[in-house]
Amino acid sequence: MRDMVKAFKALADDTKIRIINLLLERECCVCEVMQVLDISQSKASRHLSSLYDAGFLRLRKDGLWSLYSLDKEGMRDYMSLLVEAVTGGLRGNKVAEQDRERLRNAERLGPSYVERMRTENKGR
Amino acid sequence: MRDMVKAFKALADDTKIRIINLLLERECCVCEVMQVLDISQSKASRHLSSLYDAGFLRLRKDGLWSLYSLDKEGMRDYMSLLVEAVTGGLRGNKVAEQDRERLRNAERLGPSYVERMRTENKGR
DNA sequence: TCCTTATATGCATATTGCTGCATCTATGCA
DNA sequence: TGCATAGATGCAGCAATATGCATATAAGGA
Repeated sequence: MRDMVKAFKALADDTKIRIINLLLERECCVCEVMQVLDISQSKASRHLSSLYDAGFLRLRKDGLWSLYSLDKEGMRDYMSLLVEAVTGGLRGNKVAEQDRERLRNAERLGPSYVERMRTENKGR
Repeated sequence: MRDMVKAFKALADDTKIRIINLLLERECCVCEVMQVLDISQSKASRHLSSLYDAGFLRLRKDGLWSLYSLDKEGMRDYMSLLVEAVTGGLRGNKVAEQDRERLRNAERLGPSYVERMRTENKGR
């Protein structure tokens, strides 16, 4: 029961849903998630690791990158249903489609986005 | 998206999961839920109405009773998947099975349980 | 009309979660 | 060995949630 509640909690958030949406498309590194969703690095990292803790994601390290993907084989059956629910519930959703589109156009190695974020984020 | 997050939030709690489990069995009034789960009246009432707000439940009034049931027809498709996930995730769960068993043996009209709760709850 | 019962809700408090900021760690490269 | 970059994390503030207690509301019956 605890685990199930944990799974629901893991998805009970706007940003986390958007992240699942991206990972439905393909494996992503933290920096892609932060760029595509236009969120801070710590936010992206934390949400990803919380989804990982709940058992939804698989983590693969490659050099500097942490590559997260949906752990479709590893996750419990009821969790797959939750992911399906997200898929279905997001069908036709503008934000979700836009995010996926931006992901397709994203490059993993961009210009120094850390600095970019630092300046762009002034005053939010 | 907001609604979906709301749905996940609604189930991201131990007690609410247990309530869904009861309602999978049959329609329940508030007092049955509080008795079977051994929780306070306000807790039962609030959780039920939050599940109702999220769109999972149907409400029928009968005299003094508020009768809540799963709104299987009315709820969105992705919400049905969430309920299925709960069903599956609870399979074999001891607490869940015990709750259902207690529900089968419960009477809607018990002795004055309000007073009973008041005394039994002293010091929790 | 008053009393009892079933439910809902206002208020206060405790807990939990989200987020930004700064910093730390780890890896790759010159 | 030193620097830059990707990611993780401690800390603090803020918001949302859970919950108990007391009380309000509403229906039924005497």
